[in-house]
Amino acid sequence: MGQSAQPNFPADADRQNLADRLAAIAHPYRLQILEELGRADCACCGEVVSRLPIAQSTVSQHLKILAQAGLVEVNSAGQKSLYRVNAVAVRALLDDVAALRACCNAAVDTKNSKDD
Amino acid sequence: MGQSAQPNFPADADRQNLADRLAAIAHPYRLQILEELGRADCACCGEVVSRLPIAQSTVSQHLKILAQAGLVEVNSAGQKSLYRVNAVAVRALLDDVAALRACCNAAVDTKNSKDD
DNA sequence: GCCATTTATCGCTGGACGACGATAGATGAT
DNA sequence: ATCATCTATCGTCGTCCAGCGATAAATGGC
Repeated sequence: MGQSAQPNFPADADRQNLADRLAAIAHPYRLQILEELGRADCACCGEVVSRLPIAQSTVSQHLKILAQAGLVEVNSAGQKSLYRVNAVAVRALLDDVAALRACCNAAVDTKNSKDD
Repeated sequence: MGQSAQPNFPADADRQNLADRLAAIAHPYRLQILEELGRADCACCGEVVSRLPIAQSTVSQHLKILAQAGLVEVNSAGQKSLYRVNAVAVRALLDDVAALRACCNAAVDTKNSKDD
């Protein structure tokens, strides 16, 4: 699998991948769902529905989006589906997005050069 | 004025705000623009256009979106508009999104309870 | 004044998102 | 077997996004 041949960097698909995961959390209800799941360790769809002001079908879609991004995991338990935060994936996302700090380094700062 | 009265938290608008900023960077070209701006410290629209495979009007829109989110600053310099990364705002965003790490704490871990 | 250059904006199109209600499938309970 | 419950999916609707070309507005150069 020898990729990374023609474009600028081996970063073209990486940016798309990061953008996809960011889009998954770039929604207030999905952020709230992550919080609720983190708080409860594990919750079924109905529990999340009871905490959000939107319909069950909408919650199910948001959960699916988070799951497709790998940020939550699903386990079928009888009738219910148990969702929980995929801590590894969330941490990986936070690490990847933290790389944007590099964009601030070149720009000495906007106004606060720390070594004044 | 005593706000924070009826909903769950004083977090309802905060989540919307974070989601908006996340949406601003949840796009591969905008991520790339941030990288280029960080690399060059300061660049005009045309310079960014020369590095991306999309039309000038599209780049201008992306820059506007990043500016509206506060992540880049604009300075008019003659004909040109000089864009640069707003390091403070980017760091603030990274800090805010890093708070999602709390969602991983309750969930002991997905599989590696050994901690890191 | 006139032209070139740079950027922002307008109008348009195709496609995806976000919400909903309704409903089908699967599972547990009686 | 029947019924209730829980979840996922379907279809729909309105809105916004992402791209483009064309063009207007501002500025510099001659």
